[in-house]
Amino acid sequence: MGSGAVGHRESAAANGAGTPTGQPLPILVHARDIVDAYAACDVLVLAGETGCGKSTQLPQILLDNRRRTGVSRVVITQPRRLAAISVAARVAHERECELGTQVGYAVRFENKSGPGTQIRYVTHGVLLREACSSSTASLRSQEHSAFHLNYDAVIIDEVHERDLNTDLLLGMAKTKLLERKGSAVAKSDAEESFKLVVMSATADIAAFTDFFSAPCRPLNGSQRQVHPQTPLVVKQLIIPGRAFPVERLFTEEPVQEYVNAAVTACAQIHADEPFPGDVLCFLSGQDEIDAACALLKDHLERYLGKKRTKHEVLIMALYATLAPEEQQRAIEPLPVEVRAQRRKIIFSTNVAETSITIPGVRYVVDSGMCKMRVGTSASQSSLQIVPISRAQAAQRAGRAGRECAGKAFSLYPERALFSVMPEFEPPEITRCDLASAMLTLFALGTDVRHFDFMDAPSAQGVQNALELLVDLGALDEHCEMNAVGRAMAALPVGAMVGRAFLEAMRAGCAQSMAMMAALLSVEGNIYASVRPERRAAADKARRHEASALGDMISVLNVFEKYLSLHPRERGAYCRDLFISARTLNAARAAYEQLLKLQQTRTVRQGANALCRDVYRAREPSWWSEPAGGPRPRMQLQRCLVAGFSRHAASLLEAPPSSRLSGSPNQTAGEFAVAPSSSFNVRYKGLRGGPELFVHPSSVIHWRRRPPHCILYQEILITSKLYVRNVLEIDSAWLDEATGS
DNA sequence: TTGTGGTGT
Repeated sequence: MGSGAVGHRESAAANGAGTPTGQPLPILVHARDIVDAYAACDVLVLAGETGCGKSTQLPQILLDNRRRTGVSRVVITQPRRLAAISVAARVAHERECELGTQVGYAVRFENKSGPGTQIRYVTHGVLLREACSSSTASLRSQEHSAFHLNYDAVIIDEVHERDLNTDLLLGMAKTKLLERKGSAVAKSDAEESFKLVVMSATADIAAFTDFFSAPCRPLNGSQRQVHPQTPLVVKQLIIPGRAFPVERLFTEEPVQEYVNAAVTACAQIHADEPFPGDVLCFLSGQDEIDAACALLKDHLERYLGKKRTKHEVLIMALYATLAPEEQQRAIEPLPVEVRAQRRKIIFSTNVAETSITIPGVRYVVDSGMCKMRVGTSASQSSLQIVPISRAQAAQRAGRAGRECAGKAFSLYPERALFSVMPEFEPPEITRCDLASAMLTLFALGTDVRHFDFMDAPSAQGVQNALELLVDLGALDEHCEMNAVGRAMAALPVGAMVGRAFLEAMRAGCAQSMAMMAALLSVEGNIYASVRPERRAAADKARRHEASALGDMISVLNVFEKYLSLHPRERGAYCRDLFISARTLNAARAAYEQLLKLQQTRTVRQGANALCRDVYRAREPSWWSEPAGGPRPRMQLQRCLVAGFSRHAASLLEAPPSSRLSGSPNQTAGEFAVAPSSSFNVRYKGLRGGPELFVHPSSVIHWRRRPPHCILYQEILITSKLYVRNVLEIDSAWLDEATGS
């Protein structure tokens, strides 16, 4: 293996690094080209469709030819945890080593790698975090960016997905490579040297090649001198995939009712197309999928009726919030003996576009639509149904050709590919809240205004995020990061939640706030996915743990109870309250992580700095409990105010007089018997803006009197502007928090 | 009076 010969290990073939038919993976045929290109460049742009073997083989090729590549330690990033783990397991098997030794992985909450790990699979986020934490020491130097990684080769996989972390990695890596190239000391500093490989779908490699070939182009044409710019040497290689041909069919005209059309298409495929061959139908969301399942069942019963004795249909739904067992049921192939008679028809969201592969699929039906989160601030967002991109359309169609030739039926005319669809989805960085991304960049020693983005975020978005970070005390008035900001950047939560957490450390309620922060950060609602017919029962059950202080405290009550239970009892508790055990378990992991981070120097320093810088002038009574006994939630509320003061709103209008029967000094626990239909209170954001309505799912609606002043986690735009996850606060705390 | 496309530290 140390011979330097270009070729592949015997063990790879022995352990199946080839196709089911015994042919080698396409990428292995090109190993020599890859090694040649890698040796001669700074950045290698490698294009290859799914199935060419690039994720498993490229790191091995670089490592096994180390005499020419110089690679003895390689990191490879994946967009999803599951991908990082399963690819690492595959490669460990091929190399006949135990996972976590020579081949390992690291995702959030789980690290299976060690000092001897030569091939390390990580998520994009882990690598970014690694670059941050190892960079603290180098922050002294203003000459160089602090992006520092201890690898010979850094491979960013699935780079075409363009999630936020990918874009940050691309910019940081490019800047670092250019700096090193322009720096005379670079050659002696072996620790700092690495080469970059970005791997992508074939469609868009030109954009990546252009980006890395061009000199640094800071966001707003700043005057910053970025070192003598010797351009990077960028090589480009295309590896053919091994997918089977897919015949793509389109409608003549645009389809109005695409859910109906999808159901009809599925029924028709079932009637006309040969067996075996399952159908995968892409719709935008859970509602549509549930409707389509019911419609198809109805349709098949009515039209196929008695004729259907031989060829049965299994209708499946697939979306990410579905319980893992149900997902598994949709993915599992039919037993071989019934595949000639039965057909599976799966209605899915775009979870089946990239994250989940379903064996047995030969026919794809594509509605051409998906849901996308719209809005560039943390406070305001809505999910809208929008047309997919051409790249997504190709990806969806490709799902029909994984095992044999297939057919893709598009529910839109071919011309819509160009008249309606964008070429690619807009990169996440152009449409998401930037506060956390900017914290990361600042922590890496980079001012966001000088960052070389492949696609720049909007100037307004940058401005909003900067203002927020200054308000939160993470940046000073000159936009320099301070200890508070460094601590916030080290916390795996959003900027506002992070600030509240530091506040709580100072106030002595960090443990409760760690729970709260975990709950505010987990994806999805803990009250997820209850079918309409069970919603009344769910609402009733959930009210047992509810607090009149609002949803944030109610959910915290649930979480505290959950954590206090023996792990064996937790499942039943979740079922009784119609709560997602998966979400609470994720919150538990995040909670434990926060408790650990609380001990670290960076975070402790941040909390201490908060005390010195922000609270110097504050009266000592601020933190003391009010007279009349302890009210343990009050400190927590006050700390939340410090993070979420931008999300404060005050009551605009008194409720109808019939609602005023409650005690004027109402405290937690006092609910009305039932919510009133006339309970239509409106709030106004303290910084102005449109009228806000409390989301009907809020426990606030069960109160006799609405609170005068509230905080909310987010605004949801549907039929109205609804605030979700609401907490009652005292307006006096706002003055404390904002220092006015 | 109502709603959860998909990722990630």
